[in-house]
Amino acid sequence: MVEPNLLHAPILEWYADNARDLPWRASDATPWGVLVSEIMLQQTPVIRVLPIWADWMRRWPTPKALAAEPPGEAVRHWGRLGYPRRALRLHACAQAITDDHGGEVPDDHATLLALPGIGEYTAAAVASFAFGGRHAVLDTNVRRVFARAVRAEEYPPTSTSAVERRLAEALLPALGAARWGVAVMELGALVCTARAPRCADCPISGVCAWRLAGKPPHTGPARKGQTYAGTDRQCRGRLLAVLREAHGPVPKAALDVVWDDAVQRERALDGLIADGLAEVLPDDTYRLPQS
DNA sequence: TATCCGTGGAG
DNA sequence: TCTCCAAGGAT
Repeated sequence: MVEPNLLHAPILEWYADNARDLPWRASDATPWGVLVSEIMLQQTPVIRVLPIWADWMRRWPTPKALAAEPPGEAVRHWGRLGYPRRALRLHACAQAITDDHGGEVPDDHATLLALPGIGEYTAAAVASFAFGGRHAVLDTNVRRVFARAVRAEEYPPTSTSAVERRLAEALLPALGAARWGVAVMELGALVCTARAPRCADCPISGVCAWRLAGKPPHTGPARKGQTYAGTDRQCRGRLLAVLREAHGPVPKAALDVVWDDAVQRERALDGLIADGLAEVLPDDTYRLPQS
C-alpha cells in the first residue's frame, strides 16, 4: 500500500494553491450552510448549486426559518436543481433540528446520520467540514482518487465497499482530517476527473498506481447508463415544474398538457403525491405540499 | 443489493 | 447528436 505521507503533503499543498473559493467553505459559513450545501451537492455539480444555495441561505439563514415554512416552499425554491425529494428531506431535516436539537445542527456523526436526507457521506461531510471532526469522507471523487492512486483501478466499485472504507480510514491523518478530506475531494473534482483526468497537473502523478500501471481502462461490466427521455423521471419533472411555477392550485388540465401518455402521466402524478411532492385538493386541483 | 429518484453541461 | 455523469439517499 502507498505510504500515506507520499499522498498527504502533495495533495494538501496542491489544495492550498488550487482550492475553489466556494461560499460554504468561507470562514463565516455556518454549520447549517454547510449542511444545505452538502444536500444540494448530492449528484449535482457545484456550478448549478451556487445560485440556489445563495438564495436559500438568504431566505432561510437558520433551520428554524426553513422549518417555519410549508414544505412546498422548499420544493419551489429548489428550482431545477433536480431530485426534488432532497428539498423535502432538507425541510424535514430542518424541522427535526428545530424540534429535537434546539435549532442547532448536531456535530455528532451518528446524530446527523439519523436526520432525514443525511446518509453516510453527508453525515461525515458535515461532521468534518462544519465541526472539524475526524471522519472518512467517501464521496465519488474521493473513491475515484483512491481507486486510481492506490488500487490502480480506473474507477471504484459500483457501491462503496468495506475495503474502501478501511483504506480511507487508514489514510486519515491524525490532525487536519477535515482539510485532508476536502482536499482529496477537490483533487477528484478538478484534476482526477472521471472522463479525462489531467494527470499532467496532478500532484501525486508520480506515485499514482493507476498511472504507473499505464492507466489500464476499466474492465468488467459497463456501468449502467441512465436513460432519461421518456422515463417516469422526466414526466415527474415536467409535472412538478408546472406546480412550482404556479402561484396557487392548478387544474388537472394544466398537468395533462405537459405529457401525452396518460397512463404514464397518472402513474407519475400518483408517485409525486405518494412522495409528498404534490397535493390534490377536493376540487381536483393540484399544488405543492402545504403540510 | 438493485433500482428509483432530475437536470443540464461537457466531450 | 448522444453518452456520460455530477459532494448520494431511501427502500
